[in-house]
Amino acid sequence: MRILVVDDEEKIRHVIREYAEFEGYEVKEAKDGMEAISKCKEEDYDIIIMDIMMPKLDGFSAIKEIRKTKNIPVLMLSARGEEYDKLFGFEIGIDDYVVKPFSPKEVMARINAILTRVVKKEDEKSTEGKYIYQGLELDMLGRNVYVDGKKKDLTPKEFELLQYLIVNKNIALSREKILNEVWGYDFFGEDRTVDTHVKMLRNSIGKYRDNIITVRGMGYKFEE
Amino acid sequence: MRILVVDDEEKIRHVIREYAEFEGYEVKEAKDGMEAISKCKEEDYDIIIMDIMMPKLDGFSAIKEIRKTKNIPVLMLSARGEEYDKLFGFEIGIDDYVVKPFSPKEVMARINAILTRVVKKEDEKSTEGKYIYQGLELDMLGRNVYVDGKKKDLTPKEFELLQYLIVNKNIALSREKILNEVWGYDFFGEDRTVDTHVKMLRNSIGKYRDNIITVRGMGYKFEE
DNA sequence: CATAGTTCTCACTAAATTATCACAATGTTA
DNA sequence: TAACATTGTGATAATTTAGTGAGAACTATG
Repeated sequence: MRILVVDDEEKIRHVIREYAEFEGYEVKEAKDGMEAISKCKEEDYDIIIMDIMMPKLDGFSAIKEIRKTKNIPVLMLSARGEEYDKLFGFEIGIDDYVVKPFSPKEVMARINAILTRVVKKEDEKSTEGKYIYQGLELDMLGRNVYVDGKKKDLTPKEFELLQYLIVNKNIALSREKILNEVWGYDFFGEDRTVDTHVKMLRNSIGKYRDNIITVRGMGYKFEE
Repeated sequence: MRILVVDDEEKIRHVIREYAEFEGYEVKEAKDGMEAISKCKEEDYDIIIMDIMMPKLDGFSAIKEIRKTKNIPVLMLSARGEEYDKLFGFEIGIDDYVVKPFSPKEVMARINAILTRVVKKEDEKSTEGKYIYQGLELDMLGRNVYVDGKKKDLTPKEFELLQYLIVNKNIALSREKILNEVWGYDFFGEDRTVDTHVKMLRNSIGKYRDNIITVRGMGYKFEE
């Protein structure tokens, strides 16, 4: 398990590193939001521990940016008395927060709690059933799609593509990644094949066509 | 959906409130067992989140009292180090518990899990070995199938296939899965064998043939 | 061991799906 | 604005898939 610790105070990064490494985690550090973003582009982490107040780029903005491409769990560190920050944190979906000064043991306990939950969730994913957004309903088990209560017959690829976009909603996905995940690693066709299927999928889901956003120079994403 | 949060720490009540309200729940608070009991007398809640250690009246005693008149699901909060063996031994039937310090997202995940479970339970009605859909009757014990009151002689495989499809109705089943479950894991024949049996089964069940839906690129499902 | 019933494979057909291409439309940059 | 790059889309050919009939292989039973 890999952890990214983001804080401008060297002392804090150090303390968390000590404890986390003791529990067998691999730890990397960043000292501000900008650095965190670039580290996340380089490699994947299982969880990010991030301070809010930092030079260059604050924690919230960094998370917002990172979440555009990756859905990594986040534990926020906030200074005492910053209640409004918490509120904002809920909206961008942080997983937990700890108020400074904290006990390292408590931080580790929370990290462990988050990671067990995430692991469990991924187990359940395969059997998980339904996604509903306004009048768009995706029944993964029954392989049905309803638009405003009306059943739509999607082709297999259309269904799988929609499912993949929705499972990774709000995340920009490159054509390459989509091909790998939906078509499989053994597909060696054109990138643009994705475009054609997006076109057909858009036609199939009526007014929700606009929720499939084109991310220029990259690929597509489903946006709630 | 209405939630009652019972804890003597204002901070904890507040955190849960923020997350729960963000997810659309209506939240009320109580700061000890006595207050919880009186709140429950006033109005109904869909779930109670309750700490164990509280002044005036502890969580267990409060639940015991509330359960005398109402059967509300309960999520318990317990501090680390408290003997939660007690929870298991306890006869009052707690639905879940979370150890402090917890991640708010974890608590929400558990709340959601409990509530969906409760909703599902209410939907379920035991079928007792018999499945009836309109004029289609499947008697699992007697291994008989009736179509509009008329007995149909299915071959063993036809019966087992129909039974499997019906037990998993509204779920799209791959040919592979069907083979594994109906034929057994030691069958190494063709995928398409399933097709042939579906063909025969369809012919055997008259007008209900259309309830066996072909899921293109995947397999089949029985749809009510 | 003969027979009827059942199960499985195969080959063929019809139909649906998919991938690619060419060109149009749109966005971006110098 | 012109030149360029990227995405949208219609048409179409190639591929894949499911339905089915015929018959071989298998099984149980007397």
